[in-house]
Amino acid sequence: MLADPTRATFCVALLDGRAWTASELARVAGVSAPTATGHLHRLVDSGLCTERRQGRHRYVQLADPETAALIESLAGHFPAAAAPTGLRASTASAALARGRTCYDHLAGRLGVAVTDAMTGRGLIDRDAGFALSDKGRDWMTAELGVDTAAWSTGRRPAAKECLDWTERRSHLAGLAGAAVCARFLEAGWIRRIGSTRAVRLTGPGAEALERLLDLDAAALE
Amino acid sequence: MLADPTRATFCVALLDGRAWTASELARVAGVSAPTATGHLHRLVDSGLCTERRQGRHRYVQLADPETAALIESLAGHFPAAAAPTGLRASTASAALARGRTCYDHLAGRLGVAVTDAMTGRGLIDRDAGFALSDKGRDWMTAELGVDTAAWSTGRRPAAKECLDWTERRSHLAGLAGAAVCARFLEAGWIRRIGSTRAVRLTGPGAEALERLLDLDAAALE
DNA sequence: GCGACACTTCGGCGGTCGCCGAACCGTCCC
DNA sequence: GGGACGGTTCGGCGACCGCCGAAGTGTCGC
Repeated sequence: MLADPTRATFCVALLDGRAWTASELARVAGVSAPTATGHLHRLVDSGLCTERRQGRHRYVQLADPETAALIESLAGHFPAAAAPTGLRASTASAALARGRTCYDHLAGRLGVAVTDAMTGRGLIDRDAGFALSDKGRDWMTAELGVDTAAWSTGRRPAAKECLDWTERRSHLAGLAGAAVCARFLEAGWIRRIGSTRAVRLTGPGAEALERLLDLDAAALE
Repeated sequence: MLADPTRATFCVALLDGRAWTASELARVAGVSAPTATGHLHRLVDSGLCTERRQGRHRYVQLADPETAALIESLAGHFPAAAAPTGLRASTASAALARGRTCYDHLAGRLGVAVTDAMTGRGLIDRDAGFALSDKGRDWMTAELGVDTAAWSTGRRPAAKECLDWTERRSHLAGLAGAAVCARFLEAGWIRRIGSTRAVRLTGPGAEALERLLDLDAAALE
């Protein structure tokens, strides 16, 4: 199911967590519309994706964060699939390596750096697994204004480990990861590059990282 | 790569963590020896498996626990692949559902029950992720005689979440999961059924579960 | 040395599946 | 209404790939 190059391309594109139309996906994968239609049917039937009809458009997105995590971990195991060729592609992939969204949280050098800084300050506890500490929970509330009390419901974990396929190291996922990413976007600390999943750190964003996590943004290049 | 039915069968068989010979794998997958050879070459080349030549035998096993976790989570996302047909197959799958090893730790109803019991007693902290608590670390040392101090080295986490594809819930993996499974096998609390990955709880094992975790073995059927 | 055995390589067969062009159906906008 | 456009269905082409049989290589045991 995910072995087909076209479907794999679709899934990687969908990793940004947004809903794509059928023709957008057809274009990035370089296939015709009929081909894309067939693949999307299979992805939806298999439960990997959900669709939403709206007018003459068909919006498709990944079914849930678990599916996104599965695809990221697959990408981590098969780095060959992500090897780009040509100048245009390699600058795009460099941007992705610097910072990007992974479904609904931060990844790339940026995501790993934030995770490391949070670990260093005792916000994430890695000694015996991968958990948000009490201190981390307080930090989320105080510094980011996140209502962590609402997290008790539902079965999605507060903190989750996600293997970064460019850095080959772990970054923060789960509710906390999603909250950090949402807050960063909302505050204008990061901004999407074009309509891709690559993100760029803004000036205020660099200041915020320095202030909140004592993180030197220059080290992120 | 993992989409091929034959290779998928190989991988599921290899999930027990042991090394299999080429002909054993060919037999369980129902293919000829030449076919198996070709598939094994590709699995080894892709880094999913490692091989060890020994005399005229070729022993193959999964490369590492991360790979095993990846395959288990794939199995969790595509339950159709595990649907058995026929009496023989369905009794075998019932045994697997009761209890089995998942690479090097416990899975199935047994694995989930142990994990739940450990969570209930505060040995595993699930509030903010999935981590072994200090209390859990002490318990491993006192009750199982595990030297948790040696865990600080290496990058494999002490506790890790692993999605159980029969129970559709999480069970304990990572160093702690491996230690529990090893200790249970060593003490004769569980025993392998034939040469499969299914395990059976023994009489002393039921007593131990009752004593250590206040877990009623009868509830596991 | 000589069989038995585990595994490998080669060649060729066959089915599956991804792909597209052409034609069709619905929605949007003028 | 009519054109433009997104999406869909159908049919057929072509390539890829998994599969096996036959023959070959190395190892083990008598």
